Amino acid sequence: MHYGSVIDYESPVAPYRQVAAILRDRIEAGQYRPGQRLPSINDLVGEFGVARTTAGKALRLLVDEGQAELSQGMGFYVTRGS
Amino acid sequence: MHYGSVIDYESPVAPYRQVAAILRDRIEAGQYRPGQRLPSINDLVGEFGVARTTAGKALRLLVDEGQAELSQGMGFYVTRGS
DNA sequence: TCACATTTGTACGTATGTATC
DNA sequence: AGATACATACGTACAAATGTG
Repeated sequence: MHYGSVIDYESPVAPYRQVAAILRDRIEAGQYRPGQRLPSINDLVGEFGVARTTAGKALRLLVDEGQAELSQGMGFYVTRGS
Repeated sequence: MHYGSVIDYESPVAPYRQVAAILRDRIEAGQYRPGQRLPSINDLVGEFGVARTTAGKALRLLVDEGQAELSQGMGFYVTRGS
């Protein structure tokens, strides 16, 4: 069956924030655990159909919020500890 | 006479960081005082010949550093107090 | 050392939406 | 209503960091 895009472009919440919220939920649900790598920008582009810049903004937002850390050349990782 | 661009595209320092550094210097020099508005994105585009996104990144960097604040629809202002 | 794939950083341009005056 | 200003999205391109073979 076909799942429509999870991103709601009619929503007042910006797409990059929606993507970040989804990742945040997955972290809290334990789908992505501390120390583990988050989906790459390309992964997010493929999964949500957003642009690279949008996917990158979502990940950087998580970094700003302290929920993710960036390892250059490697990717974004779920922050360890808390 | 002709002044070349102030931005050095050969430098390892990203253009948006160079623009931010210039604005930072002006703030420290008192050219832009606390509470005053900083140049708009369009101003920076005109002055430095960079793209809107680049100019915006420079201003947002200053915000992240606590040297500027955003007032929606108004522009970026030099942080008051310090 | 080298080459390659992967991943992010950053730049460019363009378009639409919202906020403020 | 119109002008100004930023937020955000899209796409595209090249550079730098990193890991692997």
